[in-house]
Amino acid sequence: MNTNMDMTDSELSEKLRAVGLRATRPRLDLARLLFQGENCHLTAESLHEDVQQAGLKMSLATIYNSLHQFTEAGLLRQVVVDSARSYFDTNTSDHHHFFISNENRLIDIPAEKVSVSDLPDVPAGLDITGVDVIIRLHKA
Amino acid sequence: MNTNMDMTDSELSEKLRAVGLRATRPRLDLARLLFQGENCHLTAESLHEDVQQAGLKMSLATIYNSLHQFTEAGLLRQVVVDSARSYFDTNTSDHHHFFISNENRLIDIPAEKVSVSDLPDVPAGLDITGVDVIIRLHKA
DNA sequence: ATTTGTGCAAATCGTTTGCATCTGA
DNA sequence: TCAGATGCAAACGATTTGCACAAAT
Repeated sequence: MNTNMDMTDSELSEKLRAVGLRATRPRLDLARLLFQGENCHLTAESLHEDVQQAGLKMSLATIYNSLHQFTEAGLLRQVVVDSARSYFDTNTSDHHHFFISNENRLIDIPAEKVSVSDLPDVPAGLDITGVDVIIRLHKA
Repeated sequence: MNTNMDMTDSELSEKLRAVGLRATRPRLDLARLLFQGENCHLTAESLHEDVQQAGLKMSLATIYNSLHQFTEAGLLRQVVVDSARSYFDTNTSDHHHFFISNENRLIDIPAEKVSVSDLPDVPAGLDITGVDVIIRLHKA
């Protein structure tokens, strides 16, 4: 599977359809920004800026809706680190995060670098849906 | 130091003054609810309800302000698990959390129960301000 | 007396929704 | 064709702020 700069529009369309999303113009525009190249951590606002810098127009509402659709479809992962704003991560594999609180910046930590051992018993009738490790950093 | 049901008002006042906060009536009312007895995890809303159930009146604004003052003073700890709402924890010691997402409920995990090993190098010029481990649970 | 805190209501900010209009399959 | 998507603007909920009043040292 392709993952980077070299994805063509039809490959992106395919990626969307593969998860049950119609390959509409706005969704393709977003997919191009999200799944090509750099953009790893983003907020609705930052993505909106990227859209504008790409010379495109899209309402914030559509961006919010699309981010959630992508997330539900498994193309993005939501990262809860800041009560002020929602972050999304194009890396959906198992991993953790540094969060630099005075820069609002996230950095990935590979899953293997952190071992969580001896989890206490999970109360009966409950399933684990995820384990998040957030290492909060502060720039001196 | 006292920690529970048996704290008198003057001990609570002392606790507030010890961290540089004037022992005002509203702050004492909150301290009584927070630092006596059960209340471990709370939101501004839930605390507001507790205030009312205690037969008191206090504006939400004052509750928000007080929660932040208490947090900055080190009497509370903020727990970021849900983008919809801020949680606070009266347990300020080092520990982690289960979060039951479809019940909006937190459960403490003692720090020793989780070992985070081999942290990757922290980028130069950055300090660790905290390590949060959140185990997300879902009631079947 | 002076500083600090409170309460209210209005403002703010991120996010969601209703609805009329478009558009992809 | 026509279910599904979009865009706008209005609604929303949590949180914050401005300001006149009240209380603490």
